[in-house]
Amino acid sequence: MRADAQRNRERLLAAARAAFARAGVETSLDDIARDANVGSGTLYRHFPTREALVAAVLDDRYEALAAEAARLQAEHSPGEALVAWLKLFVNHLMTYRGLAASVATVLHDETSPLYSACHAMRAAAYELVATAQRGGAVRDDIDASQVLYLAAGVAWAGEQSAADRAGVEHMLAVLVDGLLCNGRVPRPFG
Amino acid sequence: MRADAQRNRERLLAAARAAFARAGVETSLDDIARDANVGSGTLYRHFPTREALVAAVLDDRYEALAAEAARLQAEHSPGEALVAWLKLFVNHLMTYRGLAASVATVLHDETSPLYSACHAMRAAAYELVATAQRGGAVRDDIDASQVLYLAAGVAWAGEQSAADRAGVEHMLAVLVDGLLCNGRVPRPFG
DNA sequence: ACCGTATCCGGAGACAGTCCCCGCTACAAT
DNA sequence: ATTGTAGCGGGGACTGTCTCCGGATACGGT
Repeated sequence: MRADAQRNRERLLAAARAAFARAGVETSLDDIARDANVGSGTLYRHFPTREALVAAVLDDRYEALAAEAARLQAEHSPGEALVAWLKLFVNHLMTYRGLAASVATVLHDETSPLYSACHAMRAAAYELVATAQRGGAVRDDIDASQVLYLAAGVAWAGEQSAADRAGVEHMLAVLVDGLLCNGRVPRPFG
Repeated sequence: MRADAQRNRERLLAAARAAFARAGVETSLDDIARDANVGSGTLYRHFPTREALVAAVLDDRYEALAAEAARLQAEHSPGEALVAWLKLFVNHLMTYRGLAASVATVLHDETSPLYSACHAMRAAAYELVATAQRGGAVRDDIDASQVLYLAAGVAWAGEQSAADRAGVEHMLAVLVDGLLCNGRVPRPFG
């Protein structure tokens, strides 16, 4: 990669990081290009879609989440591991405003280039859920992907209600309480 | 109101209903105006914002939800009433794609003209939650407004994952399980 | 040090959406 | 029929996305 291309890429990432932190992931991309002192064409060449830029900014977070899943699974009981990981996941979704929606889209859109980028994380999460279900810690009448969507929904709800980190974790606690069996049989719903 | 104004208003509502059902509440407003054989200026005069149009289309649903809350409260136990109402609420949010986000915004934006439109519903829902909490059916470490946001989050998650009605109700069942005490003390979260 | 070329840059502009503005139309009251 | 005016409509300003291509530039070979 040519040196100027590398430099531009980094300036774009820095500008994007600042803009996302200030105004969420829906900020104007042209603004980001301007902030980076770069033409908008350059931005779109490096990052063809907004999703691609978001992914590049978050970069290693997805593998980190996958790694954390493995670590938690090794060091804790199935239930505790899942709960701890969901907390990490939801906190990640709170990094920037609008990120929950962004991630939720990517989770199922197989045509998205990010679909594979977060594949490892998704697989790790499914494994966490499956293990917890086999161990009887988590109700088994729910799909692993639904658990991820529900967690994203909690992050989204926190965003909408302008809740802080503690508020969102508290909402997550409610969801988690619905997921865990805790020695009771999940309440049927009619 | 002049006869042509009334006619235009109804044509706009019909076009909006069709467009929302087809493509969600984020459809182009100019398209709706075109479908109604009306200038876009006319649309914006009748409905200054997209939210206003959405509200007009949904019209009586909010009072209906408030009324249902009262009826359920009178005829069922506090816990059952809340659960049944949440199901109605979430189903309402599934009427059109994007509606959950729209409603979540209005729930807290006091400057929105719809804030008061759904005030009765909000008040009824809060009452439902408060009663269930006083009766010990629902954990009391959570705010009534958070319950609404969480329910909206479930509807949103269903939308994102392209779940059908049954799938969303199932997700709601998990949340409800976390909300209800069912003779156990809610699990602390650390 | 120089040069040729593959690579990359930048911004103009097409396109889509929102929303305002203002001259004109047609309704309804007399 | 006339007239005052509520209401219409669509042109256009503005914002944002994304593409295209002429021109600039850095790199590798000499």
